[in-house]
Amino acid sequence: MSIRKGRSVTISDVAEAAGVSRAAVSKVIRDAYGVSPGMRARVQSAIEQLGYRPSVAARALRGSSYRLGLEVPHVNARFMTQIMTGAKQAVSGTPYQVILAPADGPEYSTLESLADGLVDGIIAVSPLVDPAWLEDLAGRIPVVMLGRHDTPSGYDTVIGDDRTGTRAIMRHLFDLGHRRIAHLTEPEPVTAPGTGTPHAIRLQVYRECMAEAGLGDLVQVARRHDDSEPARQAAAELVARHDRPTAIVAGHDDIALDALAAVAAAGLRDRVAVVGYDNTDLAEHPLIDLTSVDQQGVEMGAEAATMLLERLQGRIEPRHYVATTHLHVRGSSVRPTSDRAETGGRDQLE
Amino acid sequence: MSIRKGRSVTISDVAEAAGVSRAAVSKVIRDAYGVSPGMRARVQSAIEQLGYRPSVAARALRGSSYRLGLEVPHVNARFMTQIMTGAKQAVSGTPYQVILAPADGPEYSTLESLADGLVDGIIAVSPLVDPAWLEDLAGRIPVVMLGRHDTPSGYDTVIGDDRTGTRAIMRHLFDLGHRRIAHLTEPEPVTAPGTGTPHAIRLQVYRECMAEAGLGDLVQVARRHDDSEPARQAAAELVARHDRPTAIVAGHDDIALDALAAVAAAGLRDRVAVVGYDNTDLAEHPLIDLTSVDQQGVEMGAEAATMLLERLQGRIEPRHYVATTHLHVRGSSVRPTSDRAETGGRDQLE
DNA sequence: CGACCCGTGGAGAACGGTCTACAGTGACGC
DNA sequence: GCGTCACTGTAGACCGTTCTCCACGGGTCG
Repeated sequence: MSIRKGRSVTISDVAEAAGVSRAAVSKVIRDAYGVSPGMRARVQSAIEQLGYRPSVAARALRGSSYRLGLEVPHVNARFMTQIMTGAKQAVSGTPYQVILAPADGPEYSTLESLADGLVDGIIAVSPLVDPAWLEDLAGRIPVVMLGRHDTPSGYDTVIGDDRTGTRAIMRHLFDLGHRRIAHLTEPEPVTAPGTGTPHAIRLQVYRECMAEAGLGDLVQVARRHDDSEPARQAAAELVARHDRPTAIVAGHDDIALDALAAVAAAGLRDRVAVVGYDNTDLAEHPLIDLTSVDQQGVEMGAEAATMLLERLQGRIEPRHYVATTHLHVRGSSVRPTSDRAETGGRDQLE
Repeated sequence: MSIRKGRSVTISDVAEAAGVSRAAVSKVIRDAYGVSPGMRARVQSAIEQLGYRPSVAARALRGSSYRLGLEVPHVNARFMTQIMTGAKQAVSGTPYQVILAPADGPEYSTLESLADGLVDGIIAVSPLVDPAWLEDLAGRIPVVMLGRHDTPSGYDTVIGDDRTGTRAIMRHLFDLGHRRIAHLTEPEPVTAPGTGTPHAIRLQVYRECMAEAGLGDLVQVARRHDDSEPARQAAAELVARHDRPTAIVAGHDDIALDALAAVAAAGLRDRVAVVGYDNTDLAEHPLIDLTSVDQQGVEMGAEAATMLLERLQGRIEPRHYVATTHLHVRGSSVRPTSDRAETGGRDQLE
């Protein structure tokens, strides 16, 4: 039923076909007040017949595009899959849709390009952008930020309980008998104290727990060298040290995968424990079998989208949601080898 | 430098501030002909000062949004990461940006909602949508399809060389001595003969190779039960059979991961070979160590985006790009166990 | 000195919707 | 018979750009 090729059918075409005004058609498609059943039927059938679809651009210009934007730092961050899944769930049944904009570089420009009228609201995972800048952005368009531990006034936040999650990991490792526990995390900027990023908190809590256990001098922090490189190299250096840790707490599952790779490559799979964060789908794979903290990524995504929808309905006062965490213990939680004299075989105690 | 909160700064604001007309400002930002250096400078400084950013919606309504849409069937398909990476590379340096729209359900509506004026062009991975419908879509907006082996006239295609890739896998397995080789793939609709999907081709070539090797009666095809469920269950059933295959050719790496999981869960890691397709980043992980066919996903994404840009420049005649394949042999390519006498009732012939 | 041209800037009509204000109509009550 | 009212439908401005003319001014040339 398509009309002249190359030109799409507009609301005027429909109006003409149905013998009514453009405004009338608009009312019908918006399901607005003041439409008689007769007109509705005629318009609907014209719409059907012409295959009319409202232009998002025109709608956006006038008011809303019915699109929500999800900005994530990297295409391949596995955690974002959970967020996206949750967000899509939350908007299903509403006229809204979620589109994804991976930054893979400068986050400011990605966020701005989203805010430039493409979407009605933004969900973003951008730990490092300036709070003041965000408040400004939030003044122009509703914003929900994921993983920011500040309590801003202009936008909403959704975070996991990083303190509790990290403490659960540390307690678990202590219980297994680990003492020499290293932390493998993101590059410096993302983990600097005071930034309030999840990774900064996890690092800080790691330090706290070590100190509380009287292990302050065993603290070892390793980082991904480069923001775009995997953490495999850093992990390899960690396990090659003479004071090799018996356990590695990774900043998140992707890093944990790299740690596992390095550990496995060194033949230390059953001598060095690895723990991740996010409980991504791969963690439960039998070959990976990674202990990890579930911070309800899907719920976080759903909650973020819901908050955004509320803001689009007119809510002004900020909300801050904290997801609960749950530690999933799996095979990567090996016990520490009790001494160094054993020959390279299977030798953890138990 | 932000102006009155809540209202964003428009081209008129800039024009007023610079003491020129809106048209003049438009010329400056589009770098169009007919601007004196003096005016350019004044306008630029006004833009700077006001923090002006052109509205995408208004631009889109008028002509182009400078956004390209990438539609993928599932959020979590690991192959799409490669595509996205390539596409982003290709548009970097141009004024275009790539946004992602995961379908996770009805592809028609996802595609249409992209076509509704949000983007200037579409790259899509939608093996099953009707060719005629696509031609129609392509009449309204430039389209590049990934993984469609048809040769349409209205849109471009980018595919991998599925025949060669699959033959390489089969030869590799035959060379290792495998005879009882099963194929684990997507649900029926995606692999039905004649659909021309990559998975249909891979299945067909699998059958051909088996037949050519005189092993037609050992053909075993297993499928994911449900479109949204992982293939783990199907894989588990496959390895539980009394005529268990010695090698599993998976439709792609995600399925191969499930196959590996089932094989590992059954304690058959070194007795059943698994081969994937796409050579996703996980394949080279030491704990996964999956033999897989690299079909240059990044190049495919880059090529698709480049084609789209060409179309936006005015190209009409269709292009069809075929990416080369390369088999990466890794540890999952175990040899078949040579006898049935081993403990635990392994009893496949030969 | 008038015709012409080129370089520069502006006026105003699109683009495709939404939304406010208002007009027409028939029913109803007094 | 007339004012009121609820209900439908329309006219037209508006959103923020782009783009096609057109006007203006000054230099060149015949």
